[in-house]
Amino acid sequence: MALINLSTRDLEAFLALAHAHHFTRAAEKCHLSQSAFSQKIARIEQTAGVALFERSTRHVTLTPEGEVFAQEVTRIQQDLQHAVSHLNELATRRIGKVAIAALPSVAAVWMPRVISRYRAANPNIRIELFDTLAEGGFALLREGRVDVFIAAGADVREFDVTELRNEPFHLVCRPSHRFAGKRSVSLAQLKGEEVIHLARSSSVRQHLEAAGATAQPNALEVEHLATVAALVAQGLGVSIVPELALFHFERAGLVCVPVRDRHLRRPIILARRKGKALSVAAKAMVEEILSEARQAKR
Amino acid sequence: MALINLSTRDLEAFLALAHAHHFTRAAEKCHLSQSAFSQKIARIEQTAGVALFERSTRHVTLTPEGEVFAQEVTRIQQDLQHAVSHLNELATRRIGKVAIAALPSVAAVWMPRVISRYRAANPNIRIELFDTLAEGGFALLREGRVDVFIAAGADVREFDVTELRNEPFHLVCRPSHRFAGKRSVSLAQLKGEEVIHLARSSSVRQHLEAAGATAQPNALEVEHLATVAALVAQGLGVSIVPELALFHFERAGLVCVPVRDRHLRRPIILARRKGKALSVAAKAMVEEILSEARQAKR
DNA sequence: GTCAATTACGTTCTCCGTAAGGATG
DNA sequence: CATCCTTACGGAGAACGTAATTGAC
Repeated sequence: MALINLSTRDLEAFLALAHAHHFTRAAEKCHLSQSAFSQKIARIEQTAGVALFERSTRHVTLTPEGEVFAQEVTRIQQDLQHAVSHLNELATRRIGKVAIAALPSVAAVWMPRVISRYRAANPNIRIELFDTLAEGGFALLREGRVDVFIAAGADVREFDVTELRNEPFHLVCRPSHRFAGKRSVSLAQLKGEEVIHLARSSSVRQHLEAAGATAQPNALEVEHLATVAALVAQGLGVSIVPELALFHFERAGLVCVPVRDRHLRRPIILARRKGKALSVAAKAMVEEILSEARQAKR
Repeated sequence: MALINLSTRDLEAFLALAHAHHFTRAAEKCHLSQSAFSQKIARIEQTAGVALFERSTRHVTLTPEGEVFAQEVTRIQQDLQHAVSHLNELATRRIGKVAIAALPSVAAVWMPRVISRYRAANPNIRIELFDTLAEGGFALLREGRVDVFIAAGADVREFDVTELRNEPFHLVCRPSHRFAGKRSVSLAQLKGEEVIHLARSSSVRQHLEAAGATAQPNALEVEHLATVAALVAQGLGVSIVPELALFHFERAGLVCVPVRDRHLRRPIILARRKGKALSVAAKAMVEEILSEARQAKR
């Protein structure tokens, strides 16, 4: 059996003739000269191995084999049309889906504006946002359930990583606190202060310890930043939190003072699966995230 | 949206690469140089309007859009493959169907051998044989339920007609009848004989009347030739029947004597629908029928 | 005689292969 | 530095258009 090599144009030509029963009119519909069209049909029949049309100069009709083929080709043609237009819709972001995981602070501070802009530009793309801690976010990314994960820390070899920001930490305290008026503080100055900490599993705590700010034995430890803010507001101590977490404390009427320490910085990274391309929809989302991160740096 | 022009080769190339994750190996599978293959993929992506593969010189993977497309293309490819091979099977008569209508005498005399030969050559073609009178056969043909009808008479303008044979008539009588020894008889010699007739609706009777052999007022009229044969065998008269009907009488031990009369002939025709092509399977059947008719003429 | 499909032929353009270029691990 | 994809370029063949030919009504 001969090698088949039919193009979409061939299928169109075949169906056009099957429908028009007339070479000249079908040729026009295909934007071809009538002669070229005739040759094309002849070639198609040759690869088919059987006459598909019965021609007398007056009438053109499908042979029984042609009718069978026409039915099958009609379906195939539609499927292909559909596949290509589907692709096109994905390419132009008229349909699609993007899933992002982000640390809670990022999800709360950056993502609302990011998603707002993205949605305005791509109203029909479905967006999934997971606000998770480090562990859960990397798991989602590993399983392919999210396109990207906005995390903290840079020692991730499993994924492709882009640094979005390297944020400083702030001391947070009540307005009446002795640090409240300072332009900045150093870790050394905190000696003897009651410091309220997040749980050991949090990225914030891990960065603090890496910078040498170990917790006192009897220090308070809680899970959520909102709780930290409430405890600080109550005067039970101060805390040290990264910039992206400050909104919790500003809301509570507390004061933030930058901590000056070269080592106490938290890199915010955008992690992607290695060797796995982003969808068009996800690429556009990453663009928005990068744009937001650039703005935040200023 | 750009004009799409994908060929089956393109689809094969795309799927080969999607599967192999490797340009060079996929190119080999498609019997193409690696360079040509690369260009082909580039063209496909251009018509797709979106990158389908993520290439780093080391790894080739599908983009999310490419994965979607691959799934759809896989199905389309299979459908097309199937459609073409289906066509091929029809063309080579490995599958198919042919339906024939034939007058009872033709069905009984010619068709057994015709069908036997056809079936030997085309064991997988389904054959339908309708043994019908003229009216029913033409109706089946008109409705497209049979490919051809082997009928009698030539005044059919509705269909395309080929004459297969122009058969003479024979007088049939008992061996003891005075005509039994003759080489031939004329219609004139039958004056005064008891002639047993078929019903007026039969083609045999119509031909007889057209040739001037009108029935006597009190002549016996029956529906079936087998009955005529039985009546003749009983000595109730003679009959005049076309050659293809003789088997009924020979079986009954009766004698056949040719009738010499220029006008008393029955043309056997092969009728087809006008402007409607025969299937490959039907064409082969017509060939067998023509062959049988040629043999019968000798 | 007219309309319509096929055939003939010259042109254009697509597609392929060889070979050079460039990127990645 | 070896592998492998891409780009450059030239040639072969396919596809197309114009025009002549054939065939049917």
